[in-house]
Amino acid sequence: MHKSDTSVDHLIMNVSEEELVDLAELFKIFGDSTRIKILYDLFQGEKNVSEICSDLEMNQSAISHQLKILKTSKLISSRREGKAMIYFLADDHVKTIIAMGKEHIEE
Amino acid sequence: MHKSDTSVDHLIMNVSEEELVDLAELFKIFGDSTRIKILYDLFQGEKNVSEICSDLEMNQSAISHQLKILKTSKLISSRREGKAMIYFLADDHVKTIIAMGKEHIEE
DNA sequence: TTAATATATGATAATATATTCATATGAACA
DNA sequence: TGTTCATATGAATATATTATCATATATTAA
Repeated sequence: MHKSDTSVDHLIMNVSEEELVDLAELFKIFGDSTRIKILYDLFQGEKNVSEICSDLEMNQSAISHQLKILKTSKLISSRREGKAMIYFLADDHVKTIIAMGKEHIEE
Repeated sequence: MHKSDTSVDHLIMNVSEEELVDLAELFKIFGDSTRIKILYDLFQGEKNVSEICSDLEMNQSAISHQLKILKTSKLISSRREGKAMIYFLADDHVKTIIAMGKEHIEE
């Protein structure tokens, strides 16, 4: 069960070279297993840095560096709560994009 | 006009760590502007290597190296036609994935 | 204000990646 | 068979990226 080709075709028309470069930059963010694990971790709900570290079993600095990249790319947002920083997905496109990728892989 | 959240949520449940690594690998392929330009070029229809080179204004070796990566990732296929190799998109997921990315960027 | 906790950041080192150059392979044709 | 055209490939270089280590910043509480 897929979308028909024609339903996506109009979305793909007239993509400028600049847009293609932006697209590559977006996908590059998803193209790292640490970052995609963080995103997936945040699917379960907002979390602070320590929680993400223990979920992924990775050291805090590595996680913070990747969180910064994700935040700069506007895929996640954060707020402070006392000493902790809470991170959460910025919007639902992240889910959709990953779901599409998953669908592709499963064939 | 978007899919509702709940319509994607079920797709995202229970993704194993291994699947996340595979997903990152898939997105990494899209995360390079040369490769995404090649893919977009092939949206217009199948093309041989020389055509892709002149469309992207890039040298033949660079293109061939990237074509190989795209082919190994099963995003494109090829057939020989005389001296030329014709490349084409392997399936329509590529379009869908790029369309999703484009939708994200446009906000 | 000092100590403790949570997170961020800069520098470095290790690794991965893309492009270029030179050359190899393969097909067509004289 | 030898030459030309199209593409592929290996090696080298340049660049980018990631994780780690050390340290800085920010918040809270003693």
